[in-house]
Amino acid sequence: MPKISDSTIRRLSMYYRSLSEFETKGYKTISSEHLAKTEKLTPAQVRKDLSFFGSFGTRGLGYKTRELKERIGKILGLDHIWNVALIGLGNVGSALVSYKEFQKQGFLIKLLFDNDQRKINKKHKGILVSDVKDLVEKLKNNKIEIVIIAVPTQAAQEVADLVVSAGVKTILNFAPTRIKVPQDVVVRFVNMAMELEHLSFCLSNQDFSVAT
Amino acid sequence: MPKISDSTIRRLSMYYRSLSEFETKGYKTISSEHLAKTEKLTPAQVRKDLSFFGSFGTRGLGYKTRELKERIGKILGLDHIWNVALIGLGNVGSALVSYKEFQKQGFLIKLLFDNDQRKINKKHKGILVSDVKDLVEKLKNNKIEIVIIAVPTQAAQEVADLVVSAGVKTILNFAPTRIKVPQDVVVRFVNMAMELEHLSFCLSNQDFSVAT
DNA sequence: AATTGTGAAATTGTTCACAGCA
DNA sequence: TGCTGTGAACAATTTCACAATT
Repeated sequence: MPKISDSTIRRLSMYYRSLSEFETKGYKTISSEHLAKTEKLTPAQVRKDLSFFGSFGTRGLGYKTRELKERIGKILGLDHIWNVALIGLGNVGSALVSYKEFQKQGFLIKLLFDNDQRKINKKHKGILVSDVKDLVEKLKNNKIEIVIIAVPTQAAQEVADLVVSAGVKTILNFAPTRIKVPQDVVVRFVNMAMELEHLSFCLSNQDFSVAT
Repeated sequence: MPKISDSTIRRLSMYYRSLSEFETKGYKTISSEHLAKTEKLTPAQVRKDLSFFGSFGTRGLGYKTRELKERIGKILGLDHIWNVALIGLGNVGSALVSYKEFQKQGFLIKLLFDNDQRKINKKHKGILVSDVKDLVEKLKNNKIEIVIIAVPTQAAQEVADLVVSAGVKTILNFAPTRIKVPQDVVVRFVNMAMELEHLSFCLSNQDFSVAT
């Protein structure tokens, strides 16, 4: 039972995307070298990442594109539908509801929540918006497995506490603040400003060489 | 001239945000231990990160909150305004235009581009939308330093090539595909689906312990 | 002949532990 | 005394290099 690093998981996502593209382009097989080149990695890195989960290729021949894609898909849990709820229908939240990639990968946004009476009980992109008051109950009843938090900073911790109390173990947090959760809950944090800051760092410190 | 790692830059952003909060809360000074605790890091990590750029604290006392915030802000290039252009006014693009954190940190979205005639020459959140046809010319004329690409996958590379040809050196890419650019151009890649995949990995592989 | 899978080596990143200073 | 700054120790990650396999 090895410990899988964040970076390996991230790269698996990248491989999955590349392999999907190669599949549509009609490539039947693919080598670690080819896969590595498209993602700017080394072939050894690709093989090492895969080796944590088994051996999926054939020596001398490479990997079957379709098979490897499916194996990685299974590792990433993309072989079935996940029930997702999204909290907060501001700018970011609204954009996420229509974000095509989510549906494509099997992330089904089943519930929407907001605390604005003007939005509650109306449909948003075909999904009824519920009151945050009913959050815990509805998360439980609908067997929600992943929650996306897209509320303002000040509300983030409060909402997170409710989500945790509903038994949800995985949270994607778009609020630009760290939220505190118990050990067994996984939070991924997306902060767009942080990425811009990275770029402005690069512009401001061209004397430092920066890893890419 | 040390080589600064991605993770150090990322943490500097986190310190900056924490320090801003501590400043508003009225903390005059702060120790590496306190700062570390709020970000779930070790005090040594905080001090090491800072040590790459100089020595900002006082032995026995800690750091002056305001001063450290400003020093880190300067390192991250947040001490002045950056001219930003955003290409693609779909769901993600529109959300980003209204994203408050950007303005707050000095990222000024000066230009918007789209290729949809219904959007061109109209105002979007107070900013006139230009035709992508005029991209190169306008990027140059307006001294744009950072470009945010929020166009569909198929258009991403084409747009990126134009951006590069206009001399822009830093790109934030929201299109769910890797774009190829010359060595001297820095691209940061934000893929929301990837973060959800990380969560679904965690749900699917609870036997693997995952780093947080 | 080509390419995987994988221990071992090299590199990078993190933490320790303590000297140095207010 | 308390806390920073940092070289040395340690841990994690990546790359190398080669045996194994088709």
